[in-house]
Amino acid sequence: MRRMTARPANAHQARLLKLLRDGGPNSRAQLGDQVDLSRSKLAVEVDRLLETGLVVADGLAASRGGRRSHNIRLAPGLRFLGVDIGATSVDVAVTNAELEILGHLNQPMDVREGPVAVFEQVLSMAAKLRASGLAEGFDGAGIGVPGPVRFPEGVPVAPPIMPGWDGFPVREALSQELGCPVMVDNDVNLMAMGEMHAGVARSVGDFLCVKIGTGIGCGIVAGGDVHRGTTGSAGDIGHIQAVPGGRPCACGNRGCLEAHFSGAALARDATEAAQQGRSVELATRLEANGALTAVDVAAAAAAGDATALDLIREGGDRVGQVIAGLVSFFNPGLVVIGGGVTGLGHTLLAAIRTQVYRQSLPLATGNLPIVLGELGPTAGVIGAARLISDHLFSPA
Amino acid sequence: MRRMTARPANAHQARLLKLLRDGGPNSRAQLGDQVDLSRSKLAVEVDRLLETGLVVADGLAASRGGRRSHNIRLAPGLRFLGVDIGATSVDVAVTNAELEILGHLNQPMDVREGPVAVFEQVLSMAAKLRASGLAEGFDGAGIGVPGPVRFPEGVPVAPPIMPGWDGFPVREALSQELGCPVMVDNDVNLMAMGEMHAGVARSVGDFLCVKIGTGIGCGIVAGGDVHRGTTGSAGDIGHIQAVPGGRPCACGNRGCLEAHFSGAALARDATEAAQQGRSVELATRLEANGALTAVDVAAAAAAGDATALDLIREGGDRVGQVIAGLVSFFNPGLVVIGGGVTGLGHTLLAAIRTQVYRQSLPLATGNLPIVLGELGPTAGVIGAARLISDHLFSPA
DNA sequence: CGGCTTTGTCCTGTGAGTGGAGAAAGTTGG
DNA sequence: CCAACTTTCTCCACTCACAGGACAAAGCCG
Repeated sequence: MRRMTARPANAHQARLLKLLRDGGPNSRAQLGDQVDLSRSKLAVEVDRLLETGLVVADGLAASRGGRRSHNIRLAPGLRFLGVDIGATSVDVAVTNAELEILGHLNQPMDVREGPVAVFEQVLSMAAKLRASGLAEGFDGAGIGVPGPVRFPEGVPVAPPIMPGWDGFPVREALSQELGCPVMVDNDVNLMAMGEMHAGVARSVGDFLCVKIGTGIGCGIVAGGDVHRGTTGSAGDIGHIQAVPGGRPCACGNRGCLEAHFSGAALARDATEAAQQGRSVELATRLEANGALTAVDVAAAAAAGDATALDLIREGGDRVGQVIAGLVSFFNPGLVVIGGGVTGLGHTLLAAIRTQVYRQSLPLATGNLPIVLGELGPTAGVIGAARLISDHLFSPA
Repeated sequence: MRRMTARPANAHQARLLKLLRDGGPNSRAQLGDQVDLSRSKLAVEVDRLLETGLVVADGLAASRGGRRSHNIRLAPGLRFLGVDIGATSVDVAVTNAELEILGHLNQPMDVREGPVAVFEQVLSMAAKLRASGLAEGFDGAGIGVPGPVRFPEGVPVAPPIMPGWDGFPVREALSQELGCPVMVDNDVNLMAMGEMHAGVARSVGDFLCVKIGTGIGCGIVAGGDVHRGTTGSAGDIGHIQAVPGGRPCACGNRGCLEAHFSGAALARDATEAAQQGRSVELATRLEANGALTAVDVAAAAAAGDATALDLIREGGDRVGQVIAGLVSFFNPGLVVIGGGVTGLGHTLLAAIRTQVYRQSLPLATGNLPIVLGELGPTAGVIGAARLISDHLFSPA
């Protein structure tokens, strides 16, 4: 099957496509209310979009007291692939043009196995989704990787936790394999885009999205756009000094945030606590599973284990301290906490809030919500789909 | 005399005005090379601008092998007023439309005397500049204040060091007094705009501009635009925690950057060192002047005084540590250091650089210049002039 | 003085966009 | 069942933005 070949011919068409993506099916009249174009001009552009096949008119809406309107919607056959490569697992999802998830697969996998192995995995997951009848092919794909990316080229640069990926032409390679356009970004940025599209950050222009998983990163959205920085490493807050003279970090410094709190650090601390007999709850789990993860700590905390709660609180204090600084600096309108540790829930959130509200200036925190992400593990893949749709729904 | 009444009628005209402002006089042909318009369309827009009087054609340029071109330039009579209100002094300058400083006055003054007293001072300085024949009137004024500003309204909000200004309608009041349009911003943002216009940050899209004076602030430029944050307090880094459990700060917390290093903190530390007999150089100056300022410390350091050098180095370490975090977070392409302490020069800069290059990730610092501002005390007033010219050179 | 170059103007054709008239397709009330 | 009113959508004529080529003006050089 031939996939989406057309692109919007001008800014008006691009605008209309994005309205239909974000707002769902609309009548011509409703679209007209949103785009500040005359009805005639609007009709012309809609007709052209219909000709290209990017949008279709299917059926009539219920009357609102007059002539019934035609439903204009994005072509129902459009399919985007969203890929979120984490440090320890891969998420792949298919969405329609409205970025609704039609199918979602998750697979544990170590990113350090390198691009070739991971690609094989991703492609087989994509094939499985296609085979299940959700898509006959993909019109575009977005992919997030856990490290800095030279965005225009779609190439990871100097990624600390995935050294084998340095300079690997992710965009080009995946585009070749899938036969469709591909865009690549940092996984944290995609999480931010996901929450902006369909999560807690809808209609917030400036916000921070802190992702705490194996490592720690921060998506920065300024004026509705993702800020990627000069070399694509913006948001890399894992190595900000949180504890002067603190623990040694893999990066060579001491006291980095990531060394004191992250999924990996938490697992290590919990294991240590279990081995030292400071927590029966954790020790039991360690014996049962052979190793501890953030999930175990969350479960122990939920069961009321004091040591687990302390670990979470202490970690939250560290992250909160760093976030407090970022809030003073950036003055966001919202802070979203997400990533693997979301399961730590309110204990973590409370610690972070305490630090931020105490340390940042009242003017910056006065009306600042600090909340958990709404989309969980789907934020990344939705953000990935949004990334490629933003690209395809822009004039060529 | 009637001042500038016209505004550009469309985006093309706005573009042309800004080209003429930033690039000086140009021929129609040269303009055509920069704007991607047909020569005919360009001629039409230039003619319309000539009609409005915003630009004039004066004289012919030298031939470059063919017909000589007309010089198109911004109206030579246009005058902007740039005002930079610091914590302890006021700068007022007149510029032409190209933002070149024609006259500049500086006056010590305590901002805490309140808006009425400061306004009186500013107006009298403006009158003096006008009386000296540099301007018959002002076509617009930009003004910077040392605190957060609700930008669209031009009103300071909850400014810590100038409590009497909270909610004072600076924009409206000054506009009334001067009889011209006025824009208000944070002084640090204006310094950043100044360095972007005519200083070290020309043609850098993402950079940070750290101003160390009585307090500490940071101008944030992302994608060529100043980031002001949700409540206008972005860049307020003075109260980021630099030393856990450190000195008490006026804000109620401990260890704030500003408490450990700023013009005020440095003066206090130097006085203490002098009184404790740790530095002959500083003690001599204290006796001579009755009080010490950053300038004294700079002079002592220049004379080789070890205590003064230590103070500067220690302060630079603190600031450098905070900046290192911001660099990791924001990934700028340039860091500019400015403000009153610029006199501390290379000792300070070296300390900052050491910290940043050591603590931030190589990818973010690999090609990151950290330099002193180029414009010194004129950065603020040039930025102020640029602010209002950006406003006036945009379609109404 | 005649070719060549550069700058600036004029003119015409094309296409984008507006706004009004009115057709199409409903609902509601008598 | 029909008239009056609403909402949606289409058609058409007119205006204006803009490009691109032809051409005039004004300089250079040999």
